[in-house]
Amino acid sequence: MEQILPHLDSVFSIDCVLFGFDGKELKILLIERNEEPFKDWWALPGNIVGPDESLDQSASRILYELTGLRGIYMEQYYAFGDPHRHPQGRVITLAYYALIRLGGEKELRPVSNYAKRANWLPITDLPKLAFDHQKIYDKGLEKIKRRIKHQPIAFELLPEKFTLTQLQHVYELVLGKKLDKRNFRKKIVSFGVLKELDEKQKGVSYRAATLYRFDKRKYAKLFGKEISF
Amino acid sequence: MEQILPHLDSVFSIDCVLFGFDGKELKILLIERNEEPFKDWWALPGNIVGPDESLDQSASRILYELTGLRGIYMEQYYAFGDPHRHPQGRVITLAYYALIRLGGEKELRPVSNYAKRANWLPITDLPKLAFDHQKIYDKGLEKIKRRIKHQPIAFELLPEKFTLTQLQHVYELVLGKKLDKRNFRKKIVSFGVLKELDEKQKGVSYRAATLYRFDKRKYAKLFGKEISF
DNA sequence: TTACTTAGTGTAAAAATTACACACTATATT
DNA sequence: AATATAGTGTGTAATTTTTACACTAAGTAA
Repeated sequence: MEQILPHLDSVFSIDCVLFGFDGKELKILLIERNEEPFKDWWALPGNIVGPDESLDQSASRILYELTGLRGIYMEQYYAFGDPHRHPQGRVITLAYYALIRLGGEKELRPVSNYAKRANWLPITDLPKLAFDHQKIYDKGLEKIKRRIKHQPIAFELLPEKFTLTQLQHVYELVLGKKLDKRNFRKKIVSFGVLKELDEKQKGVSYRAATLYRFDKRKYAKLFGKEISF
Repeated sequence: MEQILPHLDSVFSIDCVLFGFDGKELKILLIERNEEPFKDWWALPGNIVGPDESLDQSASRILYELTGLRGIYMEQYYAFGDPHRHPQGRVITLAYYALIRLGGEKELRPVSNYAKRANWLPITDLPKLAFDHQKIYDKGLEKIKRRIKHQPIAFELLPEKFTLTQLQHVYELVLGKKLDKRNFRKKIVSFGVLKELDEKQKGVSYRAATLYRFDKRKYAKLFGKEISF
């Protein structure tokens, strides 16, 4: 393709805020940088958008390269473009978030050499972040707080089968407040997007809870209508 | 500033969906292109982000250059980056919307030579748009529909002093449905962000309605709480 | 068998939403 | 002066939604 458009020395990248839930805490994926600037600092994983990929494709590729994960619900939420956000030149970055269930089983795939390591860190105790990544993270958290109230994204943080208590726990962590158990159940069930299974929770040393599954078909019908917490 | 980052032949632009309200209809500002590609087509006004301006600054500049307007509520809402969205090269564009009161008094400032003319066209009867601008517009409309339910942005479309009927009219146009007059008034007044004035509407050939003003102070207090239609 | 821990359930009060119709006021017309 | 016209402005009852609140049931571990 011939390039006849005006030219700017700008770079366009994508940064990902990957929220993970391990059953107890909300965490985000950070990498420890191996290169200047901000060598040895923690940063959001991100990369440059390739010339022939769409933004969503690029975000998926980046997520895959960083975690080995595919098929994750991801959405762009804000573009950051302060001319001085990167000390070495103009970098406009588009932020995506993803919600991920953290299972003990999955190891993080080794990340390219610009990172020393990658780690899931609890959001309650984050280190100082490189560049303007704190701002990007803050806006991301704000975004999912807003979104979890209106769209069924909480399920992405949970295993396929989950208990209502686990689901409530996710809502409480994201929204940052306690919810009433009975009212929560009443409401979430009334949306009609949960399918009650014949199975029970296993391996707990107390009464086992009923397992549920998110019913995508029912949700598709509901789509457009707003839910609200 | 030294440029030592990797380089991509990509262009980063901003396109604006300017919604205007003239008291009767919702309109958007379109320009008729004077250059290939899509010569003679209608398109959203947009421009390339300058090297030393932030994204918001750039959007404000572009809005100003196209309309002469300043101090307008604008917000970015989505980045469009399909690799083939522009036939001549990779152009990633960030979409902004603005809400503008159209008064008979203001003429559109002449637009740079890439446009033959600019015009406010009613959204109920839009022509085919250049590039992927239909998609950008669609997403913008969707966005303000969602937002007008939760934030007091409708005021931006109205003159400083307005009647409740005018305000209701804006809501009905944006949401695309009729609202009950009594319930609308009950609700909008209950938010407490309107200030009733001692003035009445003038120049109408029927009973004049009371004028109201949007009270920014009261709104600031309310901020964070969601309102809902 | 007992102690422990979480699951699971109902109801009444309060608040919010909805549906609905007519008299009032200002102007224009005759 | 009387009348037509066009939009303003207002209340209530029924329904739905939200909130606050506490105990019994079930399973496990000792």
